[in-house]
Amino acid sequence: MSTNQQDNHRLPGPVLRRFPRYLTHVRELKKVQQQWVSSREIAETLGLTTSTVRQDMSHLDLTGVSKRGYEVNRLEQVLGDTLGAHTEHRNVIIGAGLLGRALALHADFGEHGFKTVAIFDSDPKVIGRKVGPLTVRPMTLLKRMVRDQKVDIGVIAVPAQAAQMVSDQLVAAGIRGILNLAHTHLHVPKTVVVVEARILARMQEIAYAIRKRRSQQPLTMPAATPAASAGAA
Amino acid sequence: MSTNQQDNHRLPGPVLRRFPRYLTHVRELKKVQQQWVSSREIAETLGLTTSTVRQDMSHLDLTGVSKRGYEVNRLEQVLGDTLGAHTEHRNVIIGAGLLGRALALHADFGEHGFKTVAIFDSDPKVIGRKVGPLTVRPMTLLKRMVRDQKVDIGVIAVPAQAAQMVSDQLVAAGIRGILNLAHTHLHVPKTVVVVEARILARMQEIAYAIRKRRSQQPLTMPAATPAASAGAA
DNA sequence: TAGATTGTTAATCGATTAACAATC
DNA sequence: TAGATTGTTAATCGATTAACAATC
Repeated sequence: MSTNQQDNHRLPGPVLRRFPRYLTHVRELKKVQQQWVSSREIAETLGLTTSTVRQDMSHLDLTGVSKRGYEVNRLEQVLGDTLGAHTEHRNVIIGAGLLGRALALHADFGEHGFKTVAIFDSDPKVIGRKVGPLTVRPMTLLKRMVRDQKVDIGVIAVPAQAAQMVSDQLVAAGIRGILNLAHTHLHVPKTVVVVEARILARMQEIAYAIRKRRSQQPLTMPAATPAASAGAA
Repeated sequence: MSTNQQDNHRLPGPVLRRFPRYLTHVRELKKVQQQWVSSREIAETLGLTTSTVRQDMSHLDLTGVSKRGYEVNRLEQVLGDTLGAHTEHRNVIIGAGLLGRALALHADFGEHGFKTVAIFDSDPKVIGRKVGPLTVRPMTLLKRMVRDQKVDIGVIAVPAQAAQMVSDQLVAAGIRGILNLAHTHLHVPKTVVVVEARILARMQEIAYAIRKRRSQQPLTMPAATPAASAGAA
């Protein structure tokens, strides 16, 4: 009996957040019919160390083979199991603006086990419109839909000032998880999982990083060799 | 002379990723005309410890006051400075689908120093259409635009299979930072900052968390008190 | 076989939390 | 004043990296 796997201990956050990246890469390898992949190859592709990759793998019900690495098919299987790609997770989207509709039609969601069963809006002008195979519903139907359709996840795609109210309605309807795309922090009971998408925060990270780099621009020429800049006066 | 601030040392990643949350909260306080905020109040709102908040503040050019906390206006100022909210960062969006258009019209961007100066698409049927004040441009104009308009950041809102090609074009055009909303890992020279939005990965985190909770559901009744469940047979 | 690669232990590194003197 | 709160140091915790025997 090995020490690893047995989805019993909760995965460390950093590990869980690397798994989707592994899964993306592994699916690409599968498409190209590659059979085996080594920790070195994964590490190089994703900018990690081989140690990190092997440590992460040790959380999965999987064993690698010396000289070959991990079997691509098996890896896709266990990562997909962990990330719910092989279980249907039913979700609703609140907000039928551009963002809400983009998510409703987002092909990647379907390929990873997420099924959008309804989309809602509070604006009477929008209610009744078609979004792919769905029809925009009024908020009054939210609670019933979540219950009858066994919805797990609510995706909030409304303006920040409406997000907390929508969140409260989702919680009241018995939702288990919320993806928040609004730019605000949500308060929910601790029985409900909330993950914030924080797209603006990602932009702010970039803004910080590029200003940092500009200000640390060495005074030597761009093409300076390490030796040259090390020896600069 | 205090040990903190002087934007010289690069901020630790976890600190930088909490700053946008602080800024959001502080702007809400400002709206409500609150003058001072304590580490305890921030910690409680955002689910952190007071130690973490004070450690984070020590990276900013700011001093708190005993018994009162931090001045809301000053805090908004220094967080905004750090996150580029008071500097104009010019960006282009590649992809005029629902997602690209949603971002182009995203009000929060403008309020945080980000200005979208152009939106591009490769589809002739879409080129020429209006997106708010912008007109969708063909990809052939990308390079010129990035140079002439001094664009810092490119936002990739195209399907996964096109993302690497778009990224290469942005890099060739001299972009400094990229926000990638496509579900794929990008390879760029290390002079360019890439941040991946990974919305699907956030859904997968939720899927993992809710399945974990379901399976760890205690056998006692939902409404069981801590004492009751601790004593359960 | 020789060499590459895994799985795992131990060492290092860094982030969070606790503690507390200083201070308003 | 007494009590609340900061800023900072030290302790703890956890994640990453290094190292290496096992193995194919």
